[in-house]
Order: sequence, then structure tokens, then C-alpha cells
Amino acid sequence: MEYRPAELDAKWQARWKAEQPFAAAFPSEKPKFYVLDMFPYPSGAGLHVGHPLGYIASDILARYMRHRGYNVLHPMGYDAFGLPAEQYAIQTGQHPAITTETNIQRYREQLDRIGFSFDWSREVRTCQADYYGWTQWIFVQLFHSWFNVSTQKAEGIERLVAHLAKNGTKDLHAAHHGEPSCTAQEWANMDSKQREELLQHYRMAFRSDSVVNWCPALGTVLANDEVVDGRSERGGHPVVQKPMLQWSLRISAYAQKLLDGLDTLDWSDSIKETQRNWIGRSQGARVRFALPSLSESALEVFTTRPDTLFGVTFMVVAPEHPLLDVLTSQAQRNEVMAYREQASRRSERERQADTKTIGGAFTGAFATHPFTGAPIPLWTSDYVLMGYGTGAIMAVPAHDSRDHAFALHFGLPIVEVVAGGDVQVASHDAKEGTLIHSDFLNGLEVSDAIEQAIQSLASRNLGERRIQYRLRDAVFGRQRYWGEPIPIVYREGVPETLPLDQLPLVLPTVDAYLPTEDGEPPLARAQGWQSAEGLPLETTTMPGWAGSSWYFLRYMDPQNPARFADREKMDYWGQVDVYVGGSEHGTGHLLYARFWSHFLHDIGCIPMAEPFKKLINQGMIQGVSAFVHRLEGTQTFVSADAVNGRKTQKIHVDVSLVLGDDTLNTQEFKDWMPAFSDALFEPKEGPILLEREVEKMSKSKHNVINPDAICAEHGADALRLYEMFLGPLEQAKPWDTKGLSGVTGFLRKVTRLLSKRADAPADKGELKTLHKLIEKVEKDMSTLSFNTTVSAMMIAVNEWSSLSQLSTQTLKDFAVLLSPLAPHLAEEMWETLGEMHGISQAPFPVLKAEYLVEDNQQYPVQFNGKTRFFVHVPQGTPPAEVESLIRSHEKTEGYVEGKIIRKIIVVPGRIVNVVIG
RNA sequence: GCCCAGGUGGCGGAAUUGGUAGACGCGCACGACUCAAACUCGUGUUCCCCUGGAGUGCGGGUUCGAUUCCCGCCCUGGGCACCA
Repeated sequence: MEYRPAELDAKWQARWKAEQPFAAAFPSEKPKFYVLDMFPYPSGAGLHVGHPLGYIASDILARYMRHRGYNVLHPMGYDAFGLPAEQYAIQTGQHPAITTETNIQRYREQLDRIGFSFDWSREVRTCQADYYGWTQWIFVQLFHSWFNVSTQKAEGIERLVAHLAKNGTKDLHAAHHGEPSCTAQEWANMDSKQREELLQHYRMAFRSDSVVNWCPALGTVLANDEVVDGRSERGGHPVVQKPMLQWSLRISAYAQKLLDGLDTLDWSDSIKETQRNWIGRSQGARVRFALPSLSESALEVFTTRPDTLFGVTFMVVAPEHPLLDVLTSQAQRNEVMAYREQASRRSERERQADTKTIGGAFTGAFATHPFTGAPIPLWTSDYVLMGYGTGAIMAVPAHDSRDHAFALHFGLPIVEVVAGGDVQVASHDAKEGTLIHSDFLNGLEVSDAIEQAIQSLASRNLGERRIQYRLRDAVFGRQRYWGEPIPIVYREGVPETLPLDQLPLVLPTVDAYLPTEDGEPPLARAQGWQSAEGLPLETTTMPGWAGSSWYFLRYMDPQNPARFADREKMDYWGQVDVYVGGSEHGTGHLLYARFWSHFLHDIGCIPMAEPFKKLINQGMIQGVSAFVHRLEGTQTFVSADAVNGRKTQKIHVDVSLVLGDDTLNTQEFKDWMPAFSDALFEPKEGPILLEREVEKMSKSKHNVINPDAICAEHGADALRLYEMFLGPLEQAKPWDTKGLSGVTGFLRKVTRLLSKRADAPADKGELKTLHKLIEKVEKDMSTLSFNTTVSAMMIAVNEWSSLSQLSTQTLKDFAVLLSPLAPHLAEEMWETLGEMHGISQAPFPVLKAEYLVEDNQQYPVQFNGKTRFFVHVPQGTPPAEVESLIRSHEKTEGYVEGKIIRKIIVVPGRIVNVVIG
């Protein structure tokens, strides 16, 4: 048999398409295994070799688990709503659905070419109404829920309403924003509009006037993670801060549960840490400082260091703080207002870029220290943020570096309260030490002092223990067309959800994909954009992450018209066992999907709170860019070794124009772009040496390698093996097409093994090789270390290649071992060896330890830790015997050289070390 | 600035409850086949001042023995960033 990958790929891909051997069964007696890839956004550029890396790994695992007897769910779909298709629609007028469909076709062709074992009968697309109707359904559930802090669960809003009717907001422990409050009497007297206004402060999906990232060029609001350096992530347009009435989801209610849930997950430490940082839990206290000038009010602050209360020498409120206006004294008014004006003009970007400049103003007001009663001067400065804590802080310059810098700048006193360090020079931020100058806290360690301070505050009603989170509620409305319509209607301006029987609320046709003249979102252009009742519909759409927050559930029951997924099916499939995707989704998608799962679990819709048990973040495959030097201001291109210090520009050259020895194909370069058609070269007759550099793989860097091209030339199995062989899955690594010859050589060798087939029983060495390999493959599959699996297979094949014959059984067993990685060749071998049915469900060969036992044991013999020679002894020789063998060994004397043997260490089965000196 | 991950030949990388550093592959060199080239096969390939010595980012330490453990630094990648 000769190795002809193109024929094998076509033959077996057609067979799989016809026979559907990868369809997941339900119901099934088998144990389940759910392997999921992060589904792609189908971009117009198609896939490059970096994209399938994770898909190949998950496919190997899926195929392996089928051999191990599992019922495997391994689906694929498309995250199909998104900005690029909409941008294209704005430019060309082509409906985004058409663009998206075209791109999906292209993706599908590319994916099919690689031979994945996806169950395509379960494909989902987030942009299809039979899918997004359920996204809308979940939104409706969010709208009708609130978060009960006492039970730590989301509950139906009617329970909250009942509480309000009975007690008002008294004794209500509910996640909320703002300062909602009413009595039962007041609630009773409210009309429906007033009630809804109050309820909005509690709903899991709610509208609030929040400051958003408004991008005028795109006519839309962007999420924080879509804004990079004050510009839109896509397109790089300027972004400004603007208050706007926005739909949001109350993810902040789940901060603690999202934090606690991490402990149950098998994710990398780095991604868990990223999520912990994002949630940003701080433990401390709320402290109220009385404001004598406003007899009823107090200034509330949050601090993680209530132990340092006696070191407070001033306080700072954010320039946007609501009390700033009333607090400021007449004498200071001009200065404070000038500072506030100046601070408001600084954009978020400037404030971030410049954290060194210290600015602020004294308000002329004083607060009263809760313990000493001393007057504390009140300042304002933009280093205090309105969006975190209470927007006000107690400043302890001795033990906080920012407060310290502020105190130095404005000449404010610095009082040391935790011993150690010279606090006049630099703040002493350490969280351990002994309290001094602190009245009843003197002599206590920091941690004890924190406890004492909190208890004392609480007993005098001056404050209480408090946990603060950085995590903000997620803005959910987008001023865009190509997204899920939000199923809300307005009755006299009061939002209510569309009746469930009117879902899906289908995206309407519009005459243009732009905002209206008066700045309304594109949906406002739709004719008759109103409910059956004639009520106006919401015009914003959901963000990109809505559809991706629950798609893993729909795969379990993709066509169900009655519910998003059948409960029995969800009970069977349960958590995603292994989820593979890029770490760039660490704080976005992975946090939102966890939030939705926790919520759906709380309201009894799904069996598990955490959706993804084990997470693997595949690393990037980088491109190796090529650059040619061009003499500045000329069209002369110089070989990299002939620049000689002259001024040149480095220009990206498409990697297809690079010849084997890193020189430029000058003729094709001239044809590549019109601008280079009259290029001159130095030296004239070449070669023109290029510079190479590892960068991110992208079209603009002209270093993209297309998987189709690799498959066409070397076959899908070679691509699959090589991507895995490149290195550990999680690690970033550069692509080097030259290395492919290693794995194609391996596949050819495998094919040649078939000619050694003999019907004689397997020989001992042959079996030892086989079982060593089984052991290694099993071990690697549990850690997804497929790079070493490929090496191990190469070693086994090299060993077998030196034998004169191989048993049919060994060849069959090897075909199954190979099948997850190189399924096309494995199927062909399987068939050649006489099997009638496909290999995909063939049982995995059973490891037999007896074949691994060695007769002899080799000991490396070290002298003072340096290996000098080896001795061979029968397996299980007692250490004492090994030692005496070494003592009398002919080579020993030469290394001892007149010194004394102090000790001989024999590690059984491992090593011998002779200590001399 | 803080947090996380990592640093091993010319290159991708292998080996960590401490036990032969450099598996496997690329590249390179030489040889066989060939009129020749490609393919294929075989041999060699960490470095050096080569009977020996050095060596896993750098400097220390623990140990009979350290890529692996400890302390201090440097560098690269990623995340967060006036978060009280």
C-alpha cells in the first residue's frame, strides 16, 4: 500500500458524511462524555492554521473517548451575530444574514477538510430565530427574577413583590443598585409605573442610567472589553463617556458565587486568577464619618484597613460625589468647582495614562472622626473613583502609598499607626505589624486590630463589616442591528416583557443598518416595530455574548421547539467535561456563561451551576513574518546582509514569496503588488536575503498559513499530527511548514508497516513496543499532552520498522491507537486489515502490564554525581549485590584514583552513585 | 506597580513525589540509491581549549545527586491597574 493522503481524505470524509458515525445517541446506556470547542465567529477571512489547533485537540479526545466506550457529545456551531457582518452591511447594504451564511459555508468547507468528528446534526447558529428565541426567553426569566441575598439565589419577582406589599423595603435582603426604599403603605399607594421604577432596582435584567462607552463613529455602545486605549477594539474609533438609559444584567449579585465556584473547577490557575481579579473581592468595613455642617448626614467610606482608623488625617471624595456641592464652603467654592471642572474634562484615557499627576482641592469642610471626635479635613481628588465603594475614602497617608503621595503634595500630616518603616519618607503598606498611637488598638497585630475596630464600630453604630466587589453589572443593550432583539414592550413608557408565546421576536427588515437621524438604533427604522397589541418594542439589541452564554445547553437538544433543552437530556449530558478555547475569553465569555448557568440553575432550569468542568486554553500558533529591506525613499530592495548601516524600511512580504533559504522570490514579488512592479534589487542578481520575525498570525502581516493548502499538499492527518507535535497545547509556538516533513515521513512509515503483516503470533518485542505505547497514549490523553503522544508513536513505528514481520493483531491495535490523531489513515488500515465496520467505535486495546516487564536492569554508575559507565544486572538484584558488583568492577578503580570510597548509594531500579573523596 | 505563566542545542520541544539532560522531529553534515536531482534509506549532530572540562536565564543555598526544592535577581509573554 502506498500512502496517498488526498485519496484517503476524500474517501473517508465522504464515508463519514454518509454514515454519520459521530452522532451522539440519546438515550444511551453508555456513560457520557461532553467535549466542547468554543464556537467561532465566522469571519470573512476564513481559518488559518492557528484556529483549528484547539479543534484538533478536542477531536482527538472525542475520538479517543469513543474508543473507550463513551457516548460522546462533540458538537460545533457558530457565534453568528457580530459587528463585522454589520459593518459590511453598512458599507454595501448586503443583509448581514447573507454575509454570515457565506462565511459559514466557507468555515464548514475548511473544517470538513480536516476530518473532524463533529456531530453536525446538532449545529447551532446564534443568529437563527429558533435559537435566539430561547436567548430571549432567558432574558425574560432574568427580567422576572431578583437575587435574594439571604438565600443566595435568584428567585421569582413575585416573592419580592409580596415582601414589598407586606413590609416595604424593610428587612429586604436583595441585590440592588441605587438607594431604593419604600414602606408597605407607600407601595400600596404606588401606581404601576412607580412600582416598576422601584422594581427596576432589583430585577436581574433592568434599565439604569449608566455611564457607557459611546462610540459616535459606530453609533453604538461598547463593553469595557471592547474598548482598548479609549478606542473601539474593532476599527479603532474614538470612544467617549456618556450617561444613557441602558439595559443591564445584575451579574454583581453573583460575585461571591462566581468566586466560590472557581474552587470546584479544573481550570488553569492563571485563568482562575484572572477571574478572581476581575471579580475583585475586598474585605473590610463601611465607616460613617459624621458631617457637622450637615447635621443629618454622614460621609460613608469603605476601607479594607479599619485598623488604621487612628492614622486618618484627611478624607477624599470623588469629584463626582453627590455631597461635594453641599459640603464645599463658600471660601473654597471657586477652587473646588475649578478642580471639578478640570477633572471632568480629563477623559478616562488621560486619567489612566497619567496616574502620576497629583491634583485636588480642599473643600473647606470637616468630618468628625468616629473614635476621637477630631475634625478631619475633607478634600476632593480624582484618584478616588465614584464607581467603586462609596466614592469617598478615609486617607491614611502613613500606610497607603496614594494617600501618602497626596499628603506630601499638599503638606498634610502623616501619623504612623502600624510600627515599622519611616512613614515620613514612604508609606508602610504592609498588612502585618503592631498597632501604635491607636488608643484601644495599641499593641494588637493588624489582623486582630481589624477585628477589634470593626466590632467597636458596629457596637457604636458607626459602621459595619463589609465585603466589596469590583465586578460591575453588565451593560446589555447595543445600538446595533445584527443582534438578538430584546423582547420588551413599553406600555406608557413602562417596560414589560413580551408574552412568551410571541417569542421569538424576529429581527425585522430595515432600509439601512445605521442609526436613525435622531440617533435611535437601527431597529427604530423598521416598519411597525411594535407588539401584537400595538405597543412599541425595545429598539436596542443584545450584545455578542448573549447567544454564547448558553449555547452549550442547546447542543443537548438543538431542535426542541418547546423548551431550550429537555430536562432529561440535560440531566444526562450535564456539565461540559472538557472545554477547549482561547484564554482571551477568560473574563468575557467564560464569566458571562458561568453567570447565566448559575442563574438558570437557581431558577431550576438546569441541573448544574457550573457549566465547564475542565477548561483547556490552547496557545496561539504564531506566524513567522518575512521582511525585505527597502532603501529609504527608493524602490531598491536590499538583501538583509547588504544593508551596511544604510537607512531602510522593513516591509512585510507575503510568506508564500519566501524561498527555502530565507531569500526572496524576486519575480513573484514584482507581480505580488502593483506598487512593487518596478522594484530594483541589490545585489542585482540576488539573492535577496529576508529578515524573519515571529509575530501573531494575521492577514495584515502577510504571514498566514491556510489549513486547506496544507491538507491539499500533505493531507489532513499530517496537519492534525503536526499541529499537535509542535508543542504543548497551551503554549504559544511559531508555525514552520518545513517541519511537516517529519510527520509525513511518519505516516509513510506507518503505511509501510502493513507490508510486514504476517499471520504468525506476535513476537515479544513487538508486543512490548505496543504495550509501552498503549501506556503512554492513555497517560497523555488524560493530560492532553498530544505532542508526546506523537513522539511515542514515532518511536514505536521506528522500532517496528526494524522487525521483519508484524502480526495482524498488533497492526489492528496500532490502527486504533492512531485513529484519534490520524483518523483517515487509521480507517484505511482498519479496512485493509479486514474489518468491515468503521474504526470509530472499535474498542481501545487493553494494556497488559506483563509485556512491559524487563528481564535486565541497567544501572547508570555515577561518581560524585557524574555518570561514567553502565552495569547490567538481572531484574530485582538486591542493592547489596549491585554495590559489591560496582566495588569489584574493573572500571571503578580508574575513577577512584587513590581516593577513598566514602559511600555507595544504590537507588533500586534507578541509579548508583559512588561518593569518593 | 500588582497578579499569573514561562526561560533547556542552530530551531520546535522531551525529561520534574530530586536519580543517565537534550527523547521525538526539523535543520545541517557525510554516505548509499540515481547519469543527475528529488524522494527514500543509513550514520553523525549541546558546546569547548576534547585522555578532559563546562552546561537547562543569572547569583547563592539544601543534597551523595538539582532542569526539578529553597532564597535573591534578570528577561519574555499574558492579565489587572489610582479598587480604598
